[in-house]
Amino acid sequence: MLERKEREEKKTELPELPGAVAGQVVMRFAPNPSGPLTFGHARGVVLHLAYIERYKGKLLLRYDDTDPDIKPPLPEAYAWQREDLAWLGGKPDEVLTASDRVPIYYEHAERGLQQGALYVCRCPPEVFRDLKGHGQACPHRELPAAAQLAAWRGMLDGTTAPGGAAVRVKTDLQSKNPAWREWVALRIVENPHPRIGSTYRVWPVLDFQSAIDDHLTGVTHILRGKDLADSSHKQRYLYEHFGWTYPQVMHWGRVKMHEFGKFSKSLLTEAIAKGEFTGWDDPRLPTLKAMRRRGFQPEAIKAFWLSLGLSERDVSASLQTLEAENRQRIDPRSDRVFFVKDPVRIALRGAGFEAHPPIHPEHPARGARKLTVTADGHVLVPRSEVPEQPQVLRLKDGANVRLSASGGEVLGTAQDAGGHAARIIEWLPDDPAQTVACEVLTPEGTDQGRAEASLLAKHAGDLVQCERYGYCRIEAVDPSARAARLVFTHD
RNA sequence: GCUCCCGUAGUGUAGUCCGGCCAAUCAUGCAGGCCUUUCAAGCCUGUGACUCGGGUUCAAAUCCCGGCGGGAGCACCA
Repeated sequence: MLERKEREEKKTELPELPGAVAGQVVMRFAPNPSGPLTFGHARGVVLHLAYIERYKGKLLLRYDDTDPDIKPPLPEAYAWQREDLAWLGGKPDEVLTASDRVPIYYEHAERGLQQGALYVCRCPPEVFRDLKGHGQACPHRELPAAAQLAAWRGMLDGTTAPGGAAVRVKTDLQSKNPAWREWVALRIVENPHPRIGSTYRVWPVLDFQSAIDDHLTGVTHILRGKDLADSSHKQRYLYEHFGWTYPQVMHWGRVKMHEFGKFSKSLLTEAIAKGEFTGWDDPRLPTLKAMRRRGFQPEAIKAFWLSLGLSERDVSASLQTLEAENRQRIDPRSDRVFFVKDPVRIALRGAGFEAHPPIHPEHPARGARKLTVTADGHVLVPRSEVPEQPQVLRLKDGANVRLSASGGEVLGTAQDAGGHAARIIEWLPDDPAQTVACEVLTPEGTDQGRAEASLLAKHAGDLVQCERYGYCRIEAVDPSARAARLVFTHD
């Protein structure tokens, strides 16, 4: 009873890390630098940061870039990923790059071959697969150390062709899960590594490299996706061979965002190269670069992932939840502004009027904007709001008008007309002095229109709410051209 | 097919380890109301769930067995 009470008092979103001792936790965030970090990566980052903070632990950033062939790293991505990590508040205590540590992996490979933990397998893949399926050893498995080391040298010096040999880890051939049996530790890859070129022709696979680095850097807890769950089982064999203790591991389940389609890194790289996207920060992409550009706040992303917690359950989440978190955080600092998308010019008969919309309805002290329409003047309204038959509408904060595509008539200022009788629409005076050209990049395309001249006082990076349209981040303002470019955040 | 993991409202999530305080938490969504010269904000109300079947027990979301459903892995990828 008492125990339960204590637990409730210190209740947090995330489960405790098993065996974690404050001040002695070491974790690593280990992406493959094949592109910038994505929203999905952010889950790992956020969870690591939360635990590091809770246990006053140490965080390593480790680039697991040991595949120059199928998932080659992108040289620029190393810096991008650091920036993305920093944006989320991550300050790694140490940064490691696997491709700089190849000699270390070689040493361990040799030690393993020497002690009979590893062996050089020269079976063709199909043959080996068959043997493995039947739980049988390959002919090279029990060869003496001298033969193993000779074969290993053949891999290193170019005698053996790519695919001709691979170093395998001795596991339990009878292991009930075939996936864990006799896995490959190092193989020959002749493609030059995008970062360090052709220095090496033998590369460790992730499970080998990562296992060794985790041990050498004293990692105590590993957090990773469920897709890597088998890695833990495989790597344990290696740890046993070397007499090491395996870190604690926790996994998170698969996440599918309703709104995001299938984005694989390799497909994206290709699509960007072909110009289907403007770049890695194209607002349509689920990269942190793109989200940052759109005005998503790191705190919102953290809150989102923290709310999903660390669970192995597979979930299908909605971006709406993230947007709600973000809205809460950006609304107070988003000054209001009128943006008329796809404007139609309408002549108004009748008296002129002035509007004084507040800069922020919840913060009257910030003041108001001012829009003026002269008698028998013209206004711009969004094409989509223009009724076919004349209809009474309220130009927000301005005046009630009876309006259709052919023209309108001022019925009186909005101040005169109380209640909710008329539908409210956004608008602008048709006056170059009071407006600017404005384009908004959205995930669906680019919206063209005009916006209030008050935008000219803003700067790149500022957030605004285009009333009745949505929140946007200002990307560029050009006072001399009287133009602005925004990126749509969300509504 | 084999192996492993996971099933609480529309979507997430707390509770499950240590059965009773759970006719089940919170958020989001949706609906309604209030406020309001935007609403996407704020305030209020409502909505809606323990995958199924057995078993153990005085008592099961919680423990056991089985079914069903979902996911992942089974690469000389990460």
